[in-house]
Amino acid sequence: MSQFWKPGTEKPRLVDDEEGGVLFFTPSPSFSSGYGYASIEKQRQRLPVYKYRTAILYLVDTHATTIIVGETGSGKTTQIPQYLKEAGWADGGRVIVCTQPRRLAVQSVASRVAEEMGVKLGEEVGYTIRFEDVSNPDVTRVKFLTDGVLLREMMDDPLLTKYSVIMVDEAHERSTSTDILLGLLKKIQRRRPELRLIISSATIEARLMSDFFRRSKKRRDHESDEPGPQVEPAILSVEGRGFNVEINYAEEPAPDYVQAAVSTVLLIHEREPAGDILVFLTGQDDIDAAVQLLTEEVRTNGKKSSGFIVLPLYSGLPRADQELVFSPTPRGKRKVVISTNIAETSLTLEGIVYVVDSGFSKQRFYNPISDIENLVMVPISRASARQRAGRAGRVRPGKCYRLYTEEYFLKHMSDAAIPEIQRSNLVSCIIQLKALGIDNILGFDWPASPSPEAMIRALEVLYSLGVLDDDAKLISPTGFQMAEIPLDPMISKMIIASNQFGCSEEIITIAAVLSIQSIWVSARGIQREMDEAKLRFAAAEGDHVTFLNIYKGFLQSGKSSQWCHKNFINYHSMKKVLEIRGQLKRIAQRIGIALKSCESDVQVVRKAVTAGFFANACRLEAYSHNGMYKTIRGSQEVYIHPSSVLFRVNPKWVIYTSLVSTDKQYMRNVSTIDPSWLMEAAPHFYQQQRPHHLH
DNA sequence: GAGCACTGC
Repeated sequence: MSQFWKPGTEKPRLVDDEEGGVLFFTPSPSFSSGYGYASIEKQRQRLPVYKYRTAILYLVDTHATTIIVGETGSGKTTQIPQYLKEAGWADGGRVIVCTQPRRLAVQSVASRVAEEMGVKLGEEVGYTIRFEDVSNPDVTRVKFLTDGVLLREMMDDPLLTKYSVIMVDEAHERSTSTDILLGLLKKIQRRRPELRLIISSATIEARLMSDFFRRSKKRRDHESDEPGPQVEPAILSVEGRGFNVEINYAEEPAPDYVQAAVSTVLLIHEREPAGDILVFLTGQDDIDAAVQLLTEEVRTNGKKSSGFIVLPLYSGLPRADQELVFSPTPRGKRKVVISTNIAETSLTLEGIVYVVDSGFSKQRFYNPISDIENLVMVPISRASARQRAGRAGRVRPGKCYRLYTEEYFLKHMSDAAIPEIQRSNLVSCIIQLKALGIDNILGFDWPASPSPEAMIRALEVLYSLGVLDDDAKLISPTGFQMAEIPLDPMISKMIIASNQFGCSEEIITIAAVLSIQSIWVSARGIQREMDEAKLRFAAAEGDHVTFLNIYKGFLQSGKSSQWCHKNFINYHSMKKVLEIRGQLKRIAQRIGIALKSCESDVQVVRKAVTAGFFANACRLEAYSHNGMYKTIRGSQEVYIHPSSVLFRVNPKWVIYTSLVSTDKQYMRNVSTIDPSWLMEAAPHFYQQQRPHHLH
């Protein structure tokens, strides 16, 4: 069991043995009880960032861009916007804005700042996330947003003129919207010398950020005569408030990391003092397997391992099950949380003292040549490994057990993960840039440039959707309408087309359902019951019309959660469908789409779906006995997914709206079509085809 | 008869 390492026999190593490690500051005891009894002002002064207050204000005043390297618990996110406010950056009706990658962070940071400033949330301090605007343009002076919302705001105000200082927090996470935002902010900066940027990043990305904002396409001496702040970015490091984390490496690579993780948990439980354990694995399968192994251990090994509670954690888990991990650990027990990457950044668990790191995670990769997205298990980066280890040092000194060797960590892991934008389909991102007037996509100054293949593929798709002209310029008004809709352009095209077909009400419902994960409850082992439930709504025309039946049933039940439960439908998903549908309805009206229902004429619904997804039309192979289809344009081999209502029905002509790529390419969400609709919907796309292919 | 890392507008 202990063949991988021997905790206690190895000399402890601290996280800071590596260049740019995460956690190496021990706070004085008075810090650790959170906000305690001290006055708010005293608490603010105790935060590590406080002693840099003057330095930060000076740098922001004199530099166009300031990069803040702030470790966990430095207080940068809540304090810097307040310092800026106190220094007068919000005077004269100007606004200080701070972006976050996640909605929950926006809400919690905004409410903390409002509390510290002693104001009502939504007045002087406010926030905006999708579906929720808690701000007042007349009085809000400090505002928190998701970076996606700020990008959307640029469609109305391309230079973001309201804002005096823009702080981009957690920039090192390199989400697609953060990267696009950084590229655009750099452009805005040239037009607005009075604007100040603060980029908050972990150590690993600070140099990259600085280089990005330094390098200029214009000649530097041209700018040096101009008055204003220094163009050269400033970098300031602020220490955090984590505790020491001792790192233990495996002595040799583990052949089976699930088994190794389980053994390690048992070893910690046996030898180490109280404290909860967090295990990082890759996905639901791994996690369920580990939970089962540990549960069996408790059953067979009785007393020795009885003192722990094993809990899985991943985003697909029902909400109530997820919340179990936040319940306090009973006295004398040890909580073992087996998690995906969700616990790396999105959720913070208190009370974790031991971390077990498998060294792997799942990442999505997009192949622009085949136009297929794949979920792949890959080794994590060193930055990620440090972040995971840091989760053990939040309440007191902790330990991290890495299920890989130190040599592997040092020599084979990359510094940082590949930015999302280099692993993604770019169609949505490029139409957004085009709408903002960025026409030279290949020449856009990205923090990390996507591959030319991916950019060209995205341009081809937009061209085929009829929104780009021969000069690759956005066609007005369709292109701009499409960019207004916050969905994949193929779905947006379907919505715009529904206007002519008189079925916008139905299509907007379908669009809302397609943009959530799944409307069915996620559970294994109840497949039969679920299939039966599905049959109650199944339409011969396919999954899209089935969605309409479900939505109708949900409305007729009075939006009842019991009705959902009875029919194996996820109530939270349906509520989300209602929210998205509401937003899409407002946007549709704004861009001139009449809300109209086709009542029971479902043929026009499928025609509208075809108008957006014509590229995904497939025909059943004539001599296929296993349900093999081929896409008409690319002759790619695809199959109907077993969860589709058309599974085993195998109609001759179908169209799909999403593809999952596992051992085969499975079409998910499939409708039957008449091939003549394809020529109607996209003559330019199918005119090269020989006519007999469409019979 | 199969399978879903994680965000976000």
